[in-house]
Amino acid sequence: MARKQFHSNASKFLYNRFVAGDPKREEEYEEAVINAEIARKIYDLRTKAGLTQQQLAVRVGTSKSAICRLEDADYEGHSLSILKRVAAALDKRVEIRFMPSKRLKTA
Amino acid sequence: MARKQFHSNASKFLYNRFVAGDPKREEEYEEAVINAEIARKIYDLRTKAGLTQQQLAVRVGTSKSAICRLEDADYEGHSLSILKRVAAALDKRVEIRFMPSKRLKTA
DNA sequence: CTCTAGATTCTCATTATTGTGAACTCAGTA
DNA sequence: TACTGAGTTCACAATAATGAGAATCTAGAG
Repeated sequence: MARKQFHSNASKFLYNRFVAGDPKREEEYEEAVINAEIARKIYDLRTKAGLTQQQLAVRVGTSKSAICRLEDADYEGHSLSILKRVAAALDKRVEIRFMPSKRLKTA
Repeated sequence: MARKQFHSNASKFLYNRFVAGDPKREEEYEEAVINAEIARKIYDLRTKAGLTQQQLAVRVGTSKSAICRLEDADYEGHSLSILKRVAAALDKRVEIRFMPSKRLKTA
């Protein structure tokens, strides 16, 4: 039926793809991680709800290609508005937190 | 010096302004709460860092009016991209979580 | 009162995200 | 093989957020 695809593999290669010892790249890496995590969370929530992309699209009020875009780990354009709509469609709510940066302060 | 304004009062009146016993309004209320919380968090992080809106604007790479807009509790247009930029400017990172909805399931 | 820094509000051009349909891949199945 | 459902990718119009400057407001200092 459904394809598994790279949803769980993407994060495996992210670090190699970005950081590779360059401290300046760590910021981009963190952003990429955030994007990949959001994509994975949406995918998890949708599949655990037993919905296809098409079905979730109807609930959210958009198209399946838009849902697919949200679940793309490389997508960088996540907006809060669409995340809130997706969350509401899955009976969830979005929480935003500002956490201490994982990066070491400028030594 | 700085004005205190409604940053801490806003949330006081949000519930009265929205819900008022109407269950259908609760969704809008939750969204408004999220927006207000983001605004307050940015305000708190900025002031605790001892920065003016102008100074934060420079760090973020935008204008002071844009920062002011982010700290407006009524602003509904928060995007993830600007939140990440603000977080990075304050040596923080943004974390997104999908939480169980506070609303009671359809009884 | 005047001056100033900080903050707020407004407008609008620029930029970014969303909505959409179509074409495509893939896996399963008849 | 052909067919189907699910997912992916692309392009582009429609919509929404950002960037910026100017005007305004407020509180405190002088």
